[in-house]
Amino acid sequence: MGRKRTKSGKIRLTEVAKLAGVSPITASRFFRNPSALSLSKRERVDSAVKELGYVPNLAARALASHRTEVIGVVIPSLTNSVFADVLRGIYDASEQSRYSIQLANTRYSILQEEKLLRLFRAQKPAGLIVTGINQTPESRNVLETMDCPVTQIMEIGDSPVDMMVGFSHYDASFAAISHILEQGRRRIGFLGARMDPRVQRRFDGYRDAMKAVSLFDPNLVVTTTVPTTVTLGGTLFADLLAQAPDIDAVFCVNDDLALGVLFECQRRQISVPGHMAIVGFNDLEFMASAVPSLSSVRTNRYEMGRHAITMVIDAIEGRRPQQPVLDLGFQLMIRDSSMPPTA
Amino acid sequence: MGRKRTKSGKIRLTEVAKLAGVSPITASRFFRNPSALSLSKRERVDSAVKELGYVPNLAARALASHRTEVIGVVIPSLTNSVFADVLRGIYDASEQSRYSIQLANTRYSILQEEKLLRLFRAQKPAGLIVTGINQTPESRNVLETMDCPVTQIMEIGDSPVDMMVGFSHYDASFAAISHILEQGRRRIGFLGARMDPRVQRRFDGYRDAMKAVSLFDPNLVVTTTVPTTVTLGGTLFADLLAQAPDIDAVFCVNDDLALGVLFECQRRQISVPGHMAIVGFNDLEFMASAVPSLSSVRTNRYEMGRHAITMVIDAIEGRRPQQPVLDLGFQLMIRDSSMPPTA
DNA sequence: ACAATTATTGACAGCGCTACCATCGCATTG
DNA sequence: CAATGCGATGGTAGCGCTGTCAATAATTGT
Repeated sequence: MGRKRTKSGKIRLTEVAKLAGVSPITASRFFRNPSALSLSKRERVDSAVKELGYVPNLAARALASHRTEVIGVVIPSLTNSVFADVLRGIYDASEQSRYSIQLANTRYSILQEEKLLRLFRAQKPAGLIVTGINQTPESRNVLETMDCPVTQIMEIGDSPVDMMVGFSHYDASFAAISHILEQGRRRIGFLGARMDPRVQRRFDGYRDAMKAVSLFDPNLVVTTTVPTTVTLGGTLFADLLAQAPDIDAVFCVNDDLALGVLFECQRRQISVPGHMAIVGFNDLEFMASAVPSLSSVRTNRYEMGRHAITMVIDAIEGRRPQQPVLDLGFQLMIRDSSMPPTA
Repeated sequence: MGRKRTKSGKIRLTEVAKLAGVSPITASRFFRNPSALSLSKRERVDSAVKELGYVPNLAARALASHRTEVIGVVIPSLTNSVFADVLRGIYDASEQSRYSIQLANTRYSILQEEKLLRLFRAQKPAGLIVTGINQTPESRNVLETMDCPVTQIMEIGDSPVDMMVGFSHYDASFAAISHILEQGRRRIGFLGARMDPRVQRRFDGYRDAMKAVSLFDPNLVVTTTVPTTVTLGGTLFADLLAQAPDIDAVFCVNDDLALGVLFECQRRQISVPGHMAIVGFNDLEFMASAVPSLSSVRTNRYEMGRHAITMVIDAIEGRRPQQPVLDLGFQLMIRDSSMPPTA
């Protein structure tokens, strides 16, 4: 054929342009802003691209344009299925776009987060999604000098770095406790693990809801910084029973703990909800299926991911949202485990 | 000061070299192969880098070197906690290295997988990890022309594209059924969802184990291509009971189904293990905690991730493993749910 | 002591693409 | 009809780094 190629056999934009009978820059525009080309050239370039099987060199593009098409996502855990759902939303919505996702995992370490944010800044991402609103001053500073749209997810607060999508953990927790109180329970225990900032706010909601009716008692609270497991739910519940044997309900900061509590109740033959109400948080799929079905606070994680990535992409492309903070709310899923006690 | 900078204020390697009093190429080597520098130059460059806060431009490096330091990871699901564990192993082991991870999610679609693999090939990753051994011929071809180390994970088979780390789903399943048979059960049901290739092999193990003792009966099998949930476990179990009311055990292709079966037994007041044995697969954390505790097949997911990424990185850096296929095996976790039946 | 070998270092020439600005043609306007 | 504006296109000049290979310095063996 005699078609020009580099030694490696790779086809460059120049070859495409030559075949299409246009200048390289026009071929380049074909990819970045096709509407700027006349219809005839667009078609010519298109068929040349297809004929040669041309694939753009992303590194060259990034070097020349000082931009990338990578959106960074910083989350604290890969194992926590809460983030799996958020990620699913992010990946689903990003697939139709030209952007690719670069995941980074802080493992709940704020130092690790600082390090990863600095790394991202060096890579000049097109956008960034970070978890939570409790960055260190240093991390906050990196985010503010990031020179790209940033969305904080999982919760909402007053001073967004840029954009935010989440819900109020405090309100959700407060609402859950109010519901339990309405069922006539008085001694509502609190079980917390990991105790990251969002879990802390769930505790605050619990505490204030209890204080509002003068029922708060430190003996009702058992927390640990250890990561959550179902087994841990049982252990913490046993601790709680030991320090407050008269409890008639337990609010767990997540559903794994709640399931662990249910199993421990079964083991001890404590009737649920007859003698003990259980309410979890997140509304994982199994909650509805348990016997008895377990009440929980549904959080819109998939939607959170979708909205976050959509907001970032829109902002990258100049379509800034009219309001930077999006509250996705929550729903109380009231099931058998929080029905009123039997006399 | 008069120190040279580009318009954007960014510091380039040239500036570092100038400050250190060496040539740019020497400064470049400082990052890629520090041991090639004399101690004095190494120290001079090091302090220059620190003083200027230099950050390498990865795009320029990729363009000039025709390589990247990205390792692609292709998995079929983000929600499935099995992959969350594998990913945790991958991320943990990659953090000490210079390589970063690029995740891609096929959602169990082989077409999506083809597309993603082609995309990866265009990006010239340093290495690749893909799930399973059932690629389409087209995908297989892309993998073979990938020009970088490739590790297939989750299962093992005869013809690796390059390297493999996993275990035999067939053997694991066969062993689980043998165990149930040893407890004196005869009518062992099979519950399967999603039915991806690995689940299919678990079925094969079940079928052959049952056939080996002439107990196979198609009525004992209920499967669906729907994705797994706990709730689905209950539903499938109900179907199974309807078509084979005399079953005395259920083998579930994963733990979520097994939990759903347990809940359904509780709902129907079928005693476990008195009248029904339950065995799951994967040994998720909650299995040990359930009441009764649920037997399962432990798979070494975290280790699989660690080994896979380590093998890839080693291969990138020229340290090829002596044997390309690594079998991580499995462990039968025998718990209360598969104790012998009560008379 | 001198050639041979090895460890260090540097000069040069791009990698493949896009930013910037200039140009050209054509339609619109006074 | 010239002046003006605008959409479409192209030329030039790098982006910041590293591969290649040559040059120099240090070390060794005989």
